[in-house]
Amino acid sequence: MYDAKAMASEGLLRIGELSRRTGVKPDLLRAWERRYGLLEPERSAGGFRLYAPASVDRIEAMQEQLARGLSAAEAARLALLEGSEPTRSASIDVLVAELGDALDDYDEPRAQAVFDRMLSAFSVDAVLRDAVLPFLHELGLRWERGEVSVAQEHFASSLIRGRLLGLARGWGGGAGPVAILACPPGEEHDLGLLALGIVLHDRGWRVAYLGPDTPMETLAGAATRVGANVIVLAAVSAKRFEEAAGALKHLATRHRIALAGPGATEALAKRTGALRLAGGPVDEAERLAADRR
Amino acid sequence: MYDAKAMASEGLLRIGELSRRTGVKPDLLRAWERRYGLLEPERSAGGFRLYAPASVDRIEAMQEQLARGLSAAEAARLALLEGSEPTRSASIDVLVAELGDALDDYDEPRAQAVFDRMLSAFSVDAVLRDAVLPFLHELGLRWERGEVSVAQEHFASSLIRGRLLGLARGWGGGAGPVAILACPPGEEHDLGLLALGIVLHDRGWRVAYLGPDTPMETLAGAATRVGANVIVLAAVSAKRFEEAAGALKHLATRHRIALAGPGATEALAKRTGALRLAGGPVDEAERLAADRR
Amino acid sequence: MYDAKAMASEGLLRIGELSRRTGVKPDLLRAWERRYGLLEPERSAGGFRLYAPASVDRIEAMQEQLARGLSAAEAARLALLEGSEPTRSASIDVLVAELGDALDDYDEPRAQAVFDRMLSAFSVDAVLRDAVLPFLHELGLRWERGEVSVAQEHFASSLIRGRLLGLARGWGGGAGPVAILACPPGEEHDLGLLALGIVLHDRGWRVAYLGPDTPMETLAGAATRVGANVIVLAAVSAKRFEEAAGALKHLATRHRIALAGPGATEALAKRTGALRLAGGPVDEAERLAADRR
DNA sequence: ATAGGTTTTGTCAAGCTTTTGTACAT
DNA sequence: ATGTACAAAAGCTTGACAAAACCTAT
Repeated sequence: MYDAKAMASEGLLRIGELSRRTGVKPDLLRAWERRYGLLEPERSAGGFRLYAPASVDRIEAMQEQLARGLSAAEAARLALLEGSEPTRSASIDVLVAELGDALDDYDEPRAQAVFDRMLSAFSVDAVLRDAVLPFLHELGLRWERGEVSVAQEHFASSLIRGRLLGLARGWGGGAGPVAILACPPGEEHDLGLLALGIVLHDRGWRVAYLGPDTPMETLAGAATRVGANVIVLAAVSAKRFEEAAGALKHLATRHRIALAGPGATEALAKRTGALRLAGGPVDEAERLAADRR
Repeated sequence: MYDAKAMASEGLLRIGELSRRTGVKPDLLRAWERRYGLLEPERSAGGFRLYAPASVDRIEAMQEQLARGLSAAEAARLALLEGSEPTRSASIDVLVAELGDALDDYDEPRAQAVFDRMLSAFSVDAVLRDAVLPFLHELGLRWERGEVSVAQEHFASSLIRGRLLGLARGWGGGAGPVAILACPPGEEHDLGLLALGIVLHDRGWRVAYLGPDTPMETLAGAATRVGANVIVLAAVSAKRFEEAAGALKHLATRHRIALAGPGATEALAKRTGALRLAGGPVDEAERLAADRR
Repeated sequence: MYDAKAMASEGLLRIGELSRRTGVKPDLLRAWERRYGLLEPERSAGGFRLYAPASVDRIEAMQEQLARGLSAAEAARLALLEGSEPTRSASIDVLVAELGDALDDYDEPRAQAVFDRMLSAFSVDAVLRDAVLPFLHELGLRWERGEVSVAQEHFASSLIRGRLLGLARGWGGGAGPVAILACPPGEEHDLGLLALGIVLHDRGWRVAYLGPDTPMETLAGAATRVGANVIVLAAVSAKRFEEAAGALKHLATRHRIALAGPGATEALAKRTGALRLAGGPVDEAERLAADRR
């Protein structure tokens, strides 16, 4: 459930209540603690034992082993082993895995906490390149394999979008070159584009973000209005670009265009006169930023 | 003249009559006046108290609070307060206008700054109800009239979404009842739903947000998984709900459903057995929060 | 204030009524307050407890936990957590106050959480200008008045420095103009300078941060090497600038110098040929960024 | 498992103050 | 009508107490 597992602060039990919940008499609980270190409860100011709710699990594991006929010492050893949690060496891979778990469980606070930890330990670039984008990619694959529900996918996207937009705050400011970011009509996947914008701003660019499903006709006006140095369009599906190819070609006569995402093929770029950003958002943003015009 | 006097005293009650109408003894009425300033009656030439008929209402309000168990002092304070609505600060309108200007100009930092000022000067509820939502509504109208380009509309939406998602951080946490928020298939406008979720969380609820264009089939699973107390669906167009009516009806047999947004018609709610949230996101969130189950 | 709102709308309860509504005897309510701080009611002029209606919820939460078998102390802890957990969106003033409380209590996790909340709801500019810098200023005043210990001041400073350094990560990158930031010899207060650097970077500048107590001789070399567009020096005390006046004057012949902080007097700026940044770090960074050279 | 001591927590009492409805003299 | 008075009801603080729950050690 949502709350039971949520927090370490979910409510500490005194020995009586633990006894009631497990059916093991307090004296015996103390004996197991003394003899096998089965539990190491906190203590109240006055010395009372205070057990975490998870202790119930360990006691039950102990009971199960006993029921199988093991000796108490042996049972305790196994029960201890079962719950042993490796302390987190916060490599980013581990954090990505934890992020995935949290999102699969619709556990928003935990997912946010993982994000916080990632951002406090790694640079924004690294978090985007090595955590967020791979995670999204993996999420897509799992979705195709039917391993995640649409609800889970939506939940994850929405949370990640919130964090990326948070990182993006203020990205229209400064004095650097200006980029307009948008997805072509019909294209709704904009998270990669968001990541690209964040990195671009980190490299000194200003960003005007129009987001998913943006009609081509409106781009020229916006580009002129903000004095854009480049218009970046991103799509997962090449079809979106194809459908907009005519408008693209026309737009490219007046503005510098870059196409990004899996849908941006070399052929299309050549045909429309646009620059193709074939790599990941972070790398391509960096490349784009490097040869500013 | 007789007339003048009659007009002046017309409808005015003396203390005996007021007492008779309210059942409060004259002595006590005087005590309430002396101690709490509950009433400030006119005086006749001879010094008699002359009460306006509305005084009866105030006395009754006082009695009602007393019946609820409040102290006399508290009851009087509330009875006095009743009717003196706090004047809505006009300055938020100015800020809304400035927000509009900034967004029209693609001026992201300025728009963010306006948001900052709004949030530091007003409650989140007020910012949502009196600034963000009216602005979005106005934006929609201007778009229909062709006064804003799609690019401007996208830019504004994306920025506002970022702010709302920022306010939403942590909304899955806490210990209150749980709501699932989503838009039916085909519906992309989720900003109102976001606002609703924010207010809901502020009232102690936990929120799992699935966002726009969510297939109905996936909702039941998610609802069960998080132990949802209610599923809120929002759509601007009634058509989206109609298309999902069958699934809605079925879902409503197992979960509590609420329909929000302009597309949520009374007829549809009745037909599917869902609750209809006909008002604005802030008010309806409050209403929903009030009768938590 | 928060209670103003609650008071206005709801009506405060005396202990008897609260007891009646919850079924908990007044004596016990007082005991819970005394022992666990479960409630902190307002007081009437004469000293009677006046409870907000929401208190009923908290009492009920307490009762629920008790029914689950938890000790009173634990139950109270959870009931308190639950009430405070719906991280209510709060204005920045409230958050600053909470930050102060957390830091005074050496409560690092809570302080970090407050920071997170501020950053999720407000822009970096706003957090620096309206929260961090006022807080530091206030902290200085309280320290002068002996209201905070040196330990508290250190704890607060170092935590804030950590957060600012977090925000500053990666600020040497990009392609914008370059600023060197340093404090003159003897000057240790660099938090304002850090804030200035953060805003500067947000405006597209690259920042080389040399920090407190930097010998003047090293500046020229560094400035030449990184091609600095400006050198910003900050000091709280004018004395530090005075002592370095000679070097400053010389430096200003070859580089653009800006003096910031309370120690940056107009006279000194004139005498040394430096630009004076008289305002707060955020505003001045913006000004500086605007007239880049 | 028992014994002997400690902590926790609900309850109560004593003595005093505040609040509030009612009464009464002017 | 006014001003004052009064007493019942409700509350406050301090301090204490005892049953229940828990501790350690034997």
